[in-house]
Amino acid sequence: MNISDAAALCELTPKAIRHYEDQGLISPARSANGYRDYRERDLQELKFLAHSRAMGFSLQECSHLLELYRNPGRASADVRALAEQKLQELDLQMQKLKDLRSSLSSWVQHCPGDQSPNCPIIQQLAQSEENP
Amino acid sequence: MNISDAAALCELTPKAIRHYEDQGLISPARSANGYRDYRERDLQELKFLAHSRAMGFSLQECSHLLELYRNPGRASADVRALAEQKLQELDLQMQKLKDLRSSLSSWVQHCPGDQSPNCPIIQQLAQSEENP
DNA sequence: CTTGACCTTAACGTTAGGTTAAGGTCAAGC
DNA sequence: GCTTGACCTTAACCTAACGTTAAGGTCAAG
Repeated sequence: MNISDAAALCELTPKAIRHYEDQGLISPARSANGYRDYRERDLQELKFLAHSRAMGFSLQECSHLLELYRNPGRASADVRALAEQKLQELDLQMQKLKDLRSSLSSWVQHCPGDQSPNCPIIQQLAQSEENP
Repeated sequence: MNISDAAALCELTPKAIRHYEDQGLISPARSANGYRDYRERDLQELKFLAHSRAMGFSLQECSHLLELYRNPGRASADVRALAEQKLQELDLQMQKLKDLRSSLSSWVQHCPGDQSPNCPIIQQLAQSEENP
């Protein structure tokens, strides 16, 4: 199967797939004409990668996950460790977003939003925050 | 004031400040020796930029905000519009993170985390999700 | 035999700076 | 006067994960 069809099947782009190959995650066979040829196994791995990326794992982490996926002798503890680390990262990111949203939201609520130049949002951003 | 001191005052790095200048956001005076010379006004603007970046605005958005900051004839409605758009982006990001966290968390809870290869996390990532 | 749709590699663009590298400037100490 | 170290300058390459041209080869259809 050529790259475009593989991409469509796995919900990826051809360029993304080539990128994964450049980074050493996958290496499909080549047809006589030099075209990449994706087999069933490759497709499974590409789907695995697509799902892993969609879950927020970096390519490097995906590489690690793929290694575990390929290894029938893996320990589920290793997979779980990766997942738990990602969970913590997600929690951290969410907390940051929450804090930002909270501040911004309150500023917006105090902004008249009219033609006057007086704006608490601008004032907050300009503030030298002298209080620790 | 030289760039390092300005950076320390505004909680930025010298490189970041030079980058803002490269991007046309600020343009400090130069001393006779060619060193950048930051005045009070520049420092205010740098602080404004630092706070804006910290609130999640992109450099381009910061450029726009800075323009409004500099313009005494601004309409607070323009500022508010930018802030509300950013609020929506934050909400979108938070929702995505929530969804990811939710899935990942449940997978982790069903993973034994031992030496056996049987792992629901791997299985989920490998799944072809045949149900719409 | 041409045309269009595919494939290939190479190389640059994106974001917001960080990190060397090579060289000029300046104040302090000897 | 001279060296030393801490600063400054610009230039250029590095990061992540691809997207986007660009230039050219392949293939099936008409």
